[in-house]
Amino acid sequence: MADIRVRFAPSPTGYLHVGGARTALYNWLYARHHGGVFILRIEDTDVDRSKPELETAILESMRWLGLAWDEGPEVGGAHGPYRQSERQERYRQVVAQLEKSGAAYPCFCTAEELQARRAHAEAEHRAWKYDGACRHLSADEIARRRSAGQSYALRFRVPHSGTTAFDDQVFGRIEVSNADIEDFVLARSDGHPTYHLGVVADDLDMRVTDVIRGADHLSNTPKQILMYRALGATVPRFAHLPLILGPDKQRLSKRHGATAVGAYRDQGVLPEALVNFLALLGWTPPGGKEIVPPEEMVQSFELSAVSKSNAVFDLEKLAWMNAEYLRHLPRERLLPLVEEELRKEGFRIQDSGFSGRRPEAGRQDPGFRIQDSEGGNQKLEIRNQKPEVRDEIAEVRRQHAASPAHEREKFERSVLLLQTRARSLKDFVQSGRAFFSDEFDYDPEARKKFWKDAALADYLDALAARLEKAETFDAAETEKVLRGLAEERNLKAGLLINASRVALTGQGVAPGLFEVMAALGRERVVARLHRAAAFLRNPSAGNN
RNA sequence: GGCGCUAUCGUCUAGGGGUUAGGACGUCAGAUUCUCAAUCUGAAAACUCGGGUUCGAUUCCCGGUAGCGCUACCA
Repeated sequence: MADIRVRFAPSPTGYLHVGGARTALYNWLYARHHGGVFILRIEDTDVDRSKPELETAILESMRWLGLAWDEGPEVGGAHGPYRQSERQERYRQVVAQLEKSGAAYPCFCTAEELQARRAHAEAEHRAWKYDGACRHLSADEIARRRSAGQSYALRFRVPHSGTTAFDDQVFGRIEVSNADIEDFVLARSDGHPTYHLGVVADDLDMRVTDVIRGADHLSNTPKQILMYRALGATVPRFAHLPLILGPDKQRLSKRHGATAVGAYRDQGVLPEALVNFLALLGWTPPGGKEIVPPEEMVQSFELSAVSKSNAVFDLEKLAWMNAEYLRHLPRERLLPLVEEELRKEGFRIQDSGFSGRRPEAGRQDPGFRIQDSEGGNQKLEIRNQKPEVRDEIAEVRRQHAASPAHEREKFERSVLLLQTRARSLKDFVQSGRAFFSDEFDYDPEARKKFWKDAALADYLDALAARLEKAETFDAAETEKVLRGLAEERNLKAGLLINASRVALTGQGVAPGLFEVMAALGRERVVARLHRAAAFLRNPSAGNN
């Protein structure tokens, strides 16, 4: 299949929702698999509901998911414009062509009239379909009404007999008799095209070879095929995708909670996890693997392997998949993500208040590096500077070496520690709060469970004292110290371990205690143990 | 109502005329342990119903039922 061209055509009447995202993904996979072109088109024919901000948000979500388009807004292409609102002239031409050939005719029925007739039919339990009132108006009559200024819509003249069929790449052969298709509207009385006109004209102009979209369009397809034929055009291949449902098996909607792609990003979901999860909603890769990297998806994606039945969006499985991706995320990618998360939550990463030896704000980086003409970084030579400047630079360097570098290291170790049990990026700032700030509360549940022993305050002080003097401060050494103390006092090590965990992290649940200690550093550990001891002696003095 | 589509564990699904109906998430139990994850082991859990075709149907056909979609001058 050479020269495959597919498109994803969202309408900017809402955010990109997960169903749309899956449709976009399948289009993208199909295009990439076949070395074809992936087009993004904005279907903003509904002028009342379409909003430019929403278009921006959709584009943003697409980029976040990693679904780059080859033609469309912002990247252009040879078959644009890619916004329906900018293609009005083209639709007028198509309508004119259809009207001229007799495939379309003006309908002067007003919305109210149609409404009334429909209601009447329903009241009598008759199936309603546009009754063709204007289907056979004479040319004279049409001219008369037009010159009288009567507004009209344009309808497609659907044949009364015969059937329209097509071979869907997912659903197989679909056949409907034309008698069941009504004379649908192509152009509204205000001249704006309807969806049917827009898609067909655009898909034609954009040379779309494969229309891949939600199964909610399955019933619309025969109408569109009729239009292609009336236009004398080649009918593209169609592939319809089963719908995504909520837990109640109803079509997924806002009622079910988060449906927007952006909402999942805000909840700390990784794009690769969402993509992988969405891909599996209706498609099974060969071998039934669950975790499938994008390259592999592209390689093995086949429309014929797409399921025909609707799928429930299972948040639990998404959460699992997100955790899976999060745990295996390379640190270069994880660290910036966590930093961003912390920033969003108002943490100041370099300034967690421990060493107090960080450079003052205004002096942080007085030309420590300069940009060379190639754009790379180049260190300033100290010896060529005037003495005052030289001293200042030297001082800043010293501080950078002493404190920020150290803090940075602690930060990285903490992130990596937390990574092993994170389920979402939010976990780093929520349950992991104590790793990035001194301001954290003792979880009431954890206190109840692990701070029961009356003598704990003394134990924690004793532990702090010993840790302060410990030879080194790595996991092995701190463990030795703690277990030694436990043995001397005839305590179970678990008692001290669990109590210390609450003291150091505020949580009853956290990574292994000795790794936590190493990541936090001696100073913080000692301070927090003492602080917890003080709190235990006098809880009313305040939490913290 | 009319038209169309769909139907395997709670969920996502594999499979296909003869299978102990497979996997994954979730659930439960155990191992591990310093809490919780992770990990490992194990368990419970499904072919919508009725007819046909057939030596044999979960699989193929027909019908019922249920669900979903379309039925707009929405997309």
